[in-house]
Amino acid sequence: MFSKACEYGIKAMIYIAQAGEGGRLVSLKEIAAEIQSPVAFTAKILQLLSREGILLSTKGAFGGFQLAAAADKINLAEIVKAIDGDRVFNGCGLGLKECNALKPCPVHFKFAAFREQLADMLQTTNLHELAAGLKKGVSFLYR
Amino acid sequence: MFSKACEYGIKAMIYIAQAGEGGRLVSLKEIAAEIQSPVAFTAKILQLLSREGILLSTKGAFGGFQLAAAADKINLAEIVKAIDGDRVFNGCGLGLKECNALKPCPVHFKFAAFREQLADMLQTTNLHELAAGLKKGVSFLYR
DNA sequence: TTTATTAAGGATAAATTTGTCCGATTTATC
DNA sequence: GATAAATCGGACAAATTTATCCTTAATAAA
Ligand code: FES
Ligand code: FES
Repeated sequence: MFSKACEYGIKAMIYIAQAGEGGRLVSLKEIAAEIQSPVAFTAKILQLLSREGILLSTKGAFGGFQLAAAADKINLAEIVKAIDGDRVFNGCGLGLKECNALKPCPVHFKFAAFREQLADMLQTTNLHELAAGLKKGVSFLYR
Repeated sequence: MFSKACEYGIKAMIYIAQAGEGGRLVSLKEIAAEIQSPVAFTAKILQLLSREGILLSTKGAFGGFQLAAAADKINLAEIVKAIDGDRVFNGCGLGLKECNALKPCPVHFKFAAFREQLADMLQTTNLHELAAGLKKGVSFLYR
């Protein structure tokens, strides 16, 4: 579904939303430990999210990462798009170069409906609600 | 979403359903040409589908492949499961080792609903209806 | 029996994704 | 200014997926 990089990216963003409340900077080391991801690989992903402008980084001692906007203003679609591109949102289910309703693949109409629903879910799910579940202890970033 | 192998596998099965009506054997060469896939790689996938029992192969001159059951009795879920395994049907959206509603990841309840819909779509879509669209010329296997 | 055609399968190669290492840079504190 | 803590970024390595090559085996037709 999502690439490993994207999975890590989403988890990292959720964790930062939860741990970085009040503007506290969250370090790469802490993030990787909490989401159980390889440190250096996670660094690459956070760098990318910073370049994309949905994450802010601060170098130096006591530096770290913080969300570039309020947690309830950042949705999953932004993160997925930044890391995996938009194939998730408009790619053909059978891998044709582009999805096109005028020359559709055999599964197009069944697939497009469902892809639409996924896009909708990603767009309407924000980091605030996801972080809330974490804080309440009803959801988890690893197991 | 699906692996390249799975995309080729689905397209191949749809093509065989359409071109193999009346029990005619369809050759690897023809299949690869019609779905525009690399011949040898496609061979591996068809071998796998044969081992899985949803495709029948016949060696020798005028040999080829045919569906192991009537086209309307083979659904997409079987093909996907044979090639990509069942992670599509029960894998965690954030890559946790297993999806578990008792210790869910933050996106579990949003994701599981949608995964359910995908599984449903795959289970209720059979090769007969997909091949019909092809034959009518309203859908295409490449572009 | 020979030949042509076709799938099976093992070995290998290329491409992509995932992951590691390390030096450079930035910043707070001593 | 020196030191320690932290991100940045380039090069590299490992793992996985995708793709190719080639030999063997099976089968039909000449
Ligand atoms: S053309 Fe394949 S999903 Fe639209
Ligand atoms: S635990 Fe992640 S989707 Fe169910």
